[in-house]
Amino acid sequence: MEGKKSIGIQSKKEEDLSKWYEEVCLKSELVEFAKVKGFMVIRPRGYSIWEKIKENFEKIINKPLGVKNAYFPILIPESFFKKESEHAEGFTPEVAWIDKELTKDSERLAIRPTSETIMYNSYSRWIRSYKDLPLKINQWCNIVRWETKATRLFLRTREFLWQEGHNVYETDEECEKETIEIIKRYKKISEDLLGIPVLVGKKSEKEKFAGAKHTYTIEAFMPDGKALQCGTSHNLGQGFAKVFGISFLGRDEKKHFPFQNSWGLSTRLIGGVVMTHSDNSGLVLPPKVAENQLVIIPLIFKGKEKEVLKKSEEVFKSLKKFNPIMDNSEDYSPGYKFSEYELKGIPLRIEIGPRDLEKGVVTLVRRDTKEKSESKIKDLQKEVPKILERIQKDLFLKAKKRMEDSIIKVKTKEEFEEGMKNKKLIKMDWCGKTVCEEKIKDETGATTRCVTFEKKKISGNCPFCSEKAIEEMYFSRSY
RNA sequence: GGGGCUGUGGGGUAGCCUGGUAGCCUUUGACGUUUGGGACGUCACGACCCCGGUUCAAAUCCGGGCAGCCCCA
Repeated sequence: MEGKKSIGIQSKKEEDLSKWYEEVCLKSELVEFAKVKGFMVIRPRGYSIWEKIKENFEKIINKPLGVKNAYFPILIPESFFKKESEHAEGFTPEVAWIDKELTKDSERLAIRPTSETIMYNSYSRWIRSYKDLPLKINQWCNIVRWETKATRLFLRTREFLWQEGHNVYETDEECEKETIEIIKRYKKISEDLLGIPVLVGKKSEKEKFAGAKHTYTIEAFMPDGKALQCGTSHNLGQGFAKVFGISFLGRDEKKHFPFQNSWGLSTRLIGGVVMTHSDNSGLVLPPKVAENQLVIIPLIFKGKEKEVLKKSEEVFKSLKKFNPIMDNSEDYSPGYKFSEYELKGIPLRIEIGPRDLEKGVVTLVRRDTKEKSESKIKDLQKEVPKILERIQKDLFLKAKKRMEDSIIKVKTKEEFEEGMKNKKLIKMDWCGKTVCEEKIKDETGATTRCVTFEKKKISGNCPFCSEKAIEEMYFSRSY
């Protein structure tokens, strides 16, 4: 029943999440460790998830908001990088520099930890008048941040893939409105495509992007009680425009500095999907991000194989749009194949054997619940999409319930500490002060996640510093 | 940043203390018998993380590096 140990997942999600997570990532062939610490090889099965995210992103964000894709260089001259002082200070500890002879005749070059500076240098030439605005540009690229903390597949690697959007607007209102619009669309991608429920809200002063006025975030909550920041949208105000000399002639024929935002989400989301949905049999993927939505396994018996194979072929052809895998190889027993495709996270399995054919049906097995059902062959066109939709929905609802059940509101330090011990996602009315935030981190290990957009009545004083509470903040440990 | 643990074919491991033929399970390839939850047989391929030291001899002992994991800050 347990299967062959060395092939399947050996750790248990509920016992050792971290080991289990690594095993799922590696054994489902999404990814492998690269030679250099903190780097990873994203294999085709993993990259296909990223491609689904990209497709969805283009549809949900770029097309409707009129954002164009472009590409800027990976190397940033030190002088660009240092122009905005808060930005430079924030990123300096994790910038990798090209420090070789290559650059001996010129200035040092940074490998991009984010591309504001190099993009805005171009923007300063591209933007002349209000007629050039809004300017909306996105790039898909890799980023290097030299992490000193422990690295983790997808969740924290020194190199990762992301998109970074950089928009420029005439007015503050326009800029702020779209900064929020984008974080809401990130939520949509996370929840509707990936089935990862998130909180949406505003980051604290301390946690905001270096150089931004303020930052909006989507925050997911992992089974071990740690939050995962899944995407951010920063209102940059006019700070970068001023130092990069981005200005435009306004409708009033006067010179103005425009308002900017930048926003990104990364391959970290893949880690979020794996951790959120997968189980002790391996990867579980929401159907919308699965490259192959189903696998057909004919159950081949001596003497009856012709009919089974013929029907399977028919079913295979009729379900082409789900990009099915057909495994009619005779090298493995059905049980082996079942485990194999469970490990790899194929959302739906169709078994076709002599017993089914006698009844004119096939057997359908959901990857997420392993629940079996039968469907008449002629009903498959209707039945398959219905089950896939149900899987998609159930995965999200299950994750959502888990997150909601983890949230507790606390009013005292003791309750806060108790909540941390129980791996809860804590919300608390607090003072909003950075010094207090640092103290809370020191004492409890928790960092601020965000203040959501919902209007809340705030009462009392901050349990940690006794000053007047001004907002309801979420706290937890984080990745 | 501090501390600890680990590294043997693709995966899981034995051997290391006490130096001397690298053993087992699994995977992979071929053939045959099988096939409703990781089938069986036969044959074959495949490994001591790297660099240095000690030694007649190093997977094993010593030093350094690299990589992964865990705990604490």
